[in-house]
Amino acid sequence: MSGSGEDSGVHEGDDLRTPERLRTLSSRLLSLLSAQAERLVGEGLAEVGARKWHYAVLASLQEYGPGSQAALSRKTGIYRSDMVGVLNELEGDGLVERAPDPGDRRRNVITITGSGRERLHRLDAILDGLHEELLAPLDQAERDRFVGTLTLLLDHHTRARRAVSPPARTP
Amino acid sequence: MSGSGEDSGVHEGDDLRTPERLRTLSSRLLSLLSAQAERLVGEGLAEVGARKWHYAVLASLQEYGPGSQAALSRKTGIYRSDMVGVLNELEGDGLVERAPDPGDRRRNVITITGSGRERLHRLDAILDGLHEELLAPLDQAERDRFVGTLTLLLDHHTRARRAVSPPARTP
DNA sequence: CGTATATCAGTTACACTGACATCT
DNA sequence: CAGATGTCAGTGGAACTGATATAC
Repeated sequence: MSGSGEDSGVHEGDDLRTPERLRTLSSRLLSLLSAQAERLVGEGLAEVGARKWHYAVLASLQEYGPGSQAALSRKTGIYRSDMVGVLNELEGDGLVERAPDPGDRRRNVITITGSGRERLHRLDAILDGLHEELLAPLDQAERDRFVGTLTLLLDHHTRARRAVSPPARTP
Repeated sequence: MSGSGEDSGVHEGDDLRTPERLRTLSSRLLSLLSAQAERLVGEGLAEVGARKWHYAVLASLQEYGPGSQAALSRKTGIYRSDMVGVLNELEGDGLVERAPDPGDRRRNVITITGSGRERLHRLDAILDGLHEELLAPLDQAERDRFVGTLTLLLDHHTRARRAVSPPARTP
């Protein structure tokens, strides 16, 4: 590293608030770190021919049980329009089953299969390793705090979003 | 809706490690929060016709002074190939100047202009507001810690990346 | 009727790769 | 020569926006 010889280009009258704004911009840090994490996870999952959405769908099915595509979409954050393609792939690999809902003929009921569960366990193991790598510099307490903060912020903003999109119902 | 009948779908022999793995997967949380942040920042900047790369370039020029496109590329994280287009836009709006480097005829020297600085201040103010919104649920200590953790992880992984691509320099 | 669901056809911004001519 | 630089032409996955047919 050593000093990249730059004579602090600060002119008076510029009222800088921070000399390091770029390096402390949380949205930027978030974006850059997220890109690194996605590359790490993406490469790891690609080695077994999977992508993160595959895992999200399988995990969601395992945790919450079978459900419609729209329900899955809400739980995973995948758009309904994109869910179609993801499920096509998973169904093609025999990892989930797609059957019409007898009680509501608009819906398909998606169910995880036996090999879907195997696949999920495999992906779980891979993700464990990748997250060990991702969070390597943090001890357990820091990891917990980090996850807690992320969750807190995420909840705050998903709530804020939901309060805007619907057409302001007055019940 | 009534109870979507779930008899705790846990079969013995499934060895779940966490009942909430989807909701505590840090790479996923990171990705989702980053998406929210990018939307927030993207919309905010779009209101004045800017994008985040515009800010990154202007801020980098202001903080580190004029430089070549390749140098800018390294400081901002934008690929050299994409930097061209970003600078075309900034130059078209008169926010930066692009002049051939007399000392090295491969290079262009990029300099921020007066209106570039005005623009930067405007964007700074906007970003201040947006980050207040982004980090609203956190107090100052938590924000500092959050930024610190993000920086730590980011450094760790950018170092790890650098150790792979270049041909292992031994200084 | 309005709403939800599944699907299909798009667009956009972005990360990233590769190639090329020019220059050091 | 190797290597850096600016530029152009792409790719690929992901996020997002309709529109449509069908069922509730």
